[in-house]
Amino acid sequence: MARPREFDVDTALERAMHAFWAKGFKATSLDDLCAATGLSRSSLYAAFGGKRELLNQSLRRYEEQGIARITAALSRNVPVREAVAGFVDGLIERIASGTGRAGCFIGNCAAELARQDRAMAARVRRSLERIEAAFREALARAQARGEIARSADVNAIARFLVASIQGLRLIGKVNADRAALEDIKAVMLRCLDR
Amino acid sequence: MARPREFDVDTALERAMHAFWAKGFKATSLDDLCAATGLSRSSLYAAFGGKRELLNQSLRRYEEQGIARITAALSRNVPVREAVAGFVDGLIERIASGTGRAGCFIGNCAAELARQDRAMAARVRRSLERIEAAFREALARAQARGEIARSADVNAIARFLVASIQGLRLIGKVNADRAALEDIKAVMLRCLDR
DNA sequence: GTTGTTCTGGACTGTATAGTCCGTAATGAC
DNA sequence: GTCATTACGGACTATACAGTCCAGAACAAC
Repeated sequence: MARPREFDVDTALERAMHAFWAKGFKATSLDDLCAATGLSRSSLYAAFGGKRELLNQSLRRYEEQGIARITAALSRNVPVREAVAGFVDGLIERIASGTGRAGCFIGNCAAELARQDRAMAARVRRSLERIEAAFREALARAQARGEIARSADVNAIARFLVASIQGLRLIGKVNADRAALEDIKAVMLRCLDR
Repeated sequence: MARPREFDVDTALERAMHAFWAKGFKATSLDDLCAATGLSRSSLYAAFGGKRELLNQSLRRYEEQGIARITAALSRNVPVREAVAGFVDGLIERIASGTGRAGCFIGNCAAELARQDRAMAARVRRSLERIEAAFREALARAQARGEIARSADVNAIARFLVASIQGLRLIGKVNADRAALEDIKAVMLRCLDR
């Protein structure tokens, strides 16, 4: 063929994702993206198409990583309550240490873009539904194991967990106080008590 | 004196607030603000100072209205659980009917600006703390009345409620399905069960 | 009515930004 | 080595935007 790419598309996307995640879509300029990825505009456009497409691909990447992380946390061979607690602990840890201060990329996109952009709203909705499904399945397994009352509505609990985790991460953007976040977690997890 | 203002500063601010609330800070241009308020740039700048100052004043206005609304909902002469349920019902109602689809203005500012702007982060934090305090006080009164176990941590519950309401409203931006929101509410309110 | 003062509309300015384009560089195929 | 092809850097374009400014309008005081 011809001259090969000098950069790795995957690592460039990872870096672009972090830029969007940290600053939001509008606030991240193409110069920011060039700086973050180390690429020139031409390379960026050739590889990804444009700012919006780059956001979409970043979001997809984040979504896959997030689902994987959640699924892993919920697949541990421990009671669900403990598994969910472990996942939330991880979030709190990252908020307190600073790396989680950017919130949830999906939630950020929802807040910034969903109202003006139906496609983005639908995308975020589907994304959250996938997360919800991961929780629902873990809860259903736990219910089958007898960890959760047969009468409990695992669907509702899954929805609740998704919403309150979004809430927790939003709070984490303005308040990294671990005690406050632990308070939220403690009350939140009571939905898993028998 | 001299020529009087042709517009009412208060209604102009109310309209500007709704513009920011619906579209976000960056996405709301000065032309949008002029259109929303019916004012020219000169009048806008003379009355409010600039885009950022206008956002701050809009946020203050929203904050006062929000606190008043929450305080009113929690001051009803009914059990706290019912009072909180009524408040959340109102949120869901507005989301389902469309008027609540813009989410919480405070939460929107947190998501869009807090990360890049320490002053905004502090402002949002204080704002959420005021809401938290309103819940805490209502919960403490209820606890004194014996509606809530003496052992319950009303501070933690208040924090939890603020976080999960933010989560609910964020979800409401992308999913106005009443059943889903009611699910979240139902699990959320269990923290008030005895 | 005259005068001094404040208000208002809209033109204007400077800057930031997304996206385009082209000359040059690097590579593989033969 | 030559050629065709793709990648890269950076200049360039067009536009959108926040904020400024001024000329004229509207009013109060006298």
